[in-house]
Amino acid sequence: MTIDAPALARSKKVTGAITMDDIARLAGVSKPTVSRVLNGSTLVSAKTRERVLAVAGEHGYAVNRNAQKLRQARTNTVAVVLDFGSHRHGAIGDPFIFELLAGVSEALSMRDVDLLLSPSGLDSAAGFVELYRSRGTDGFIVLGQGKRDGMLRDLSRKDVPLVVWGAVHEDAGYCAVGSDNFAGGLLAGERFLAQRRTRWLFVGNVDHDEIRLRYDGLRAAAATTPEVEIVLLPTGSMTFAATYQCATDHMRAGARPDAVFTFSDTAAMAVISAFRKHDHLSPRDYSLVGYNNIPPAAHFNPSITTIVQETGVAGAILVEKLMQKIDGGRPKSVMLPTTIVIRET
Amino acid sequence: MTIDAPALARSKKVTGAITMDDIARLAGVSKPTVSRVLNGSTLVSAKTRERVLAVAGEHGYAVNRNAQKLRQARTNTVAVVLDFGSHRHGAIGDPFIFELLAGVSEALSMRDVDLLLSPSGLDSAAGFVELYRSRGTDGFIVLGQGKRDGMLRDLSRKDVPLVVWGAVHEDAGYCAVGSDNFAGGLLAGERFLAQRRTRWLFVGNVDHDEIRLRYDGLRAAAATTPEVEIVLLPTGSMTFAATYQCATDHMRAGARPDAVFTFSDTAAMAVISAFRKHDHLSPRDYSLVGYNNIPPAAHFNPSITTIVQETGVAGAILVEKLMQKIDGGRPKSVMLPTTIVIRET
DNA sequence: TTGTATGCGTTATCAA
DNA sequence: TTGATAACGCATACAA
Repeated sequence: MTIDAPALARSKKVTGAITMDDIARLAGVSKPTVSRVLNGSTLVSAKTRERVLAVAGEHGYAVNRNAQKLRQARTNTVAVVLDFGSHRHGAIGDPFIFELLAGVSEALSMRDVDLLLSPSGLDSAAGFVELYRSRGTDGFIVLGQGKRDGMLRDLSRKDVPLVVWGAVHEDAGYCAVGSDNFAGGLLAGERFLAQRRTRWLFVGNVDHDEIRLRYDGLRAAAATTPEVEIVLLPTGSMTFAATYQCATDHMRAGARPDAVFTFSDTAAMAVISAFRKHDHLSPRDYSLVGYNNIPPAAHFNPSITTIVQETGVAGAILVEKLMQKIDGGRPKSVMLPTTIVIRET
Repeated sequence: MTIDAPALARSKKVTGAITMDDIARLAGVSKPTVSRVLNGSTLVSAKTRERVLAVAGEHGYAVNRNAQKLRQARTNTVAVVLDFGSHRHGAIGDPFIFELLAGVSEALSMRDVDLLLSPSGLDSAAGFVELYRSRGTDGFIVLGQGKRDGMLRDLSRKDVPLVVWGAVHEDAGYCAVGSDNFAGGLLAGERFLAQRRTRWLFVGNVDHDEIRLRYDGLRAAAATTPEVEIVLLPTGSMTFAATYQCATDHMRAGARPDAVFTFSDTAAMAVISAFRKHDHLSPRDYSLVGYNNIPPAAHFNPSITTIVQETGVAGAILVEKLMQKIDGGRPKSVMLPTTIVIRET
């Protein structure tokens, strides 16, 4: 069979895009055969495959992914939800969440799944459902539940595949992957106890579940020793500036804690700087424990004692769990270990 | 016309998903009418609209985006390419690039355009072309050209809508948005000159176009004064650890620069820490200028003099330019101003 | 091993 | 203002 070039010219197509039909015609085979070749089916002869691939390559043909997604059950797309709002304009506290994102991105890439980043309209459960029903995504990875626990619980009841990085609750209904935040708080508390500190300060917004758990851990440690008292200092936002302001106000109010536990290393830096202005120095006057162990923490002056989360594998685990969920499984939540790195503070 | 419930039951559909057909039947109108209502067409009566919306809402109907994309010219999706590789495992130097990403995400959200993050297969120009031809995206935003200038030039010749954050070359062929890196280098150099420093050190990998321009700017400033000499210290990677190691090695080799310009604030922190171990202190023994003005830079000890890039609007501009490109325009490259913030170092 | 026929869920065109 | 009909580009069931 010869190549029927005129037929190609006669095509009624409006858009100039090359389709599978064109390739089929040019290679002298049928459309399904081209499809088979491109999908690596074994039910095709070597020479046919070669010819098709040659023609496709020559013409720079690329399968239309939208037609594919329309036809198939899976979209091979996962939506990753990030609270960008709290990360704009110098608001990026720690690069921590982005390490997580990088891990997720890499894990999805390996499976050739597309990553839809923070699509619009996801402020309510309805938005999630709509995106899912419209077949824009096979499921969701939410990075940091923050204050969204209620909404996420709603969502999990609606059969929307969902995995969350954050606090792990037994009864949440959705699969969560996260550090053992409670243990992290406990570790900080134990450090303070070992140093015989009694006037503890917790810096962080306990509306966020993960942070509340750290606070709970800290209190659990405090509970073992009667003379310890804990003051809670919530920061309006998680920005460096807001934390610095809060810490400054706290100093001005006359507070002089001898132990401080902050929700992040960046927050720790803010506190150290603010306190220094009031000649309240670490480690001389107070112990301090941060969170996340970001690289500069080790080299800040003073170097910062901090809690380490296992983020290296987190992305891969999140993706793995979501895929299980999408495949109809019921993946269990996972709690990753936390450790403490003792430094000058 | 009454609602024909049995007809719905008789439907041959395989997937349980509700389609526009179903809504049309249930609302007693035709499919195109439903489409019109959902797309806000004015060619539909108020009561019809209401009825359709009621039925659609009641059944939680969501338009299939893949069918939509298949039918329409635009996919309303933009791929954002990030060099995640250099941002894994504590490798995230500055959160800088993520501020950019946040800005882009926000700008795309406002236009209801989806953000496809770092899809796989984009290591070569062919990968970009393939994703574009397969109608997976309407265009690309590349965040940081790094060493990819050549590939990007290739790409721009193939009619792939593309906008890049990075160095702005007059002859690049692609639209670039970026800070005036040369001016940034110049500012650092002027600072050193004002302080009468003569043994300058540039820390950074000049294989990256943006960083090379800063180096060029620094050299331009140096050229005005004969006694100034510049040493180039390339860091293997952009991680904190790699920079720290390089700086340490440099000290061990006996170097004692009296002015240092680093490619990022995080790198500045690494250098300060490494130099301190050798009792080489800033500002006592050397001036230092960083880059990006990340929040902790102001509170590091010593506080870091740094170059500020205008990232606030960058995301919006990148998106705006890409949209112009997609619409067939020829957007011009933009160079954003850089300024210097003088602090202790 | 290959081809024919059909359907996936929309939107666009045209006619009514 | 609405409806019938035809694409959009692909993958699958089934037949050959």
